Amino acid sequence: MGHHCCSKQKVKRGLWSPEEDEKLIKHITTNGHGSWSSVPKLAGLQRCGKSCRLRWINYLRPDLKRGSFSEQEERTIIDVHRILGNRWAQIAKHLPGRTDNEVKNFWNSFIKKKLIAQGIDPNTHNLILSTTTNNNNNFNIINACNKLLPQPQQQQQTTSPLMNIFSSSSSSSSAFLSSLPYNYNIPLHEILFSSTSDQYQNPNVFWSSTTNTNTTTTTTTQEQNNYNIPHAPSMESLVSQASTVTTTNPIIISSSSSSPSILNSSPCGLIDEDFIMWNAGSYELNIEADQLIRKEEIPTQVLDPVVVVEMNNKTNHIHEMMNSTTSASFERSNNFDFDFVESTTSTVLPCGMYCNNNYHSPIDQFAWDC
DNA sequence: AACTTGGTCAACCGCTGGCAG
DNA sequence: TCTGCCAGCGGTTGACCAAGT
Repeated sequence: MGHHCCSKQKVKRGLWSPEEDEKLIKHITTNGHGSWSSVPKLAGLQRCGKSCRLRWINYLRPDLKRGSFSEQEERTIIDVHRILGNRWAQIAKHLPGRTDNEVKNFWNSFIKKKLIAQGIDPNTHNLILSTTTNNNNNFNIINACNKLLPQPQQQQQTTSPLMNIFSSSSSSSSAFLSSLPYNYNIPLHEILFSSTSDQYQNPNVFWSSTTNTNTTTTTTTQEQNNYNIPHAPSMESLVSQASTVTTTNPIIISSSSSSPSILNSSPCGLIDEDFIMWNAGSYELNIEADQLIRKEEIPTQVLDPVVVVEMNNKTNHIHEMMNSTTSASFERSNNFDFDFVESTTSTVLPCGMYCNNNYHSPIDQFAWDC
């Protein structure tokens, strides 16, 4: 059965012979392809136009880069896939000389398995957690905090990258952080906190020192990016340090007594003994950017929403949500074990760039523009 | 040596959207 | 508005090959 475009023709299928390749190359280089449906006849091939097009685009095109993917290309694929999902053609546009088919095959045969082996869900880029852990509170809290977060649009949800943040007060977190399965490789050059000690603000997120115990539940309203906290830690000095950090890992900042070295080796987020801030701050995406997008389209800042959970004063509220989360299920790729420390004021939360209906960061815009 | 299994990747299939008539 | 053609896309298939038994 041939394609509808050539069902009346006697077409050959299967692998192309060198002679067929030669005919196609000769025809296209001298005449261009014009209408693909007319190519087989003009080139003297017993193929359908669609097959000719595919052969040219995926194999014969002179600007194709052959050979295995470099680490740089691999990172680019992961980064762009995190944003765009399985839009192979769009991903391939960021890899000169690579085709969508090639990228897709590489993803399915290599990257996908690699991510799974590292405990990362290749579809969501989330870390995969286990039901076998003995710390069910973490899962409940994750679920509880997921409920706090603005829910993304369905289409965006599959591509929203999630990272985890961990308690900086956990003695195991440094070890964990240094064993993060792969570099996110979106260096966070700048964390912008134009703030006073009790008020932090960026264009997308505003939170003040006004106490409002209900704010963690306002995620479905237009004001879902506004989160109030009862007090703010003094973090200016740490933020100042962070602004000078260049790392291939996302950045964690703690106002607690954690070693400054954690700044260089941790996932994104801002954590305090009393606060867990979800992907707090904003940062500039300017490394690898020419791999991701055209330079003139590089957003000057990539801003993310913030979720703040004050664990002391809102413990009851969190616990309510935890208790209401009864049907959580987690899948597990189990060669990446987590060792979290129980604490009443520090815990594990999902974290990451996140899209929602009312919030559009530059990188979201980039994703949609692609 | 023969067979099985699993991975890779070129090619195919079916669908969608744009466009012209 | 409808229809048909076409390019392009993502998912899937199957040929081929290498490693294992």
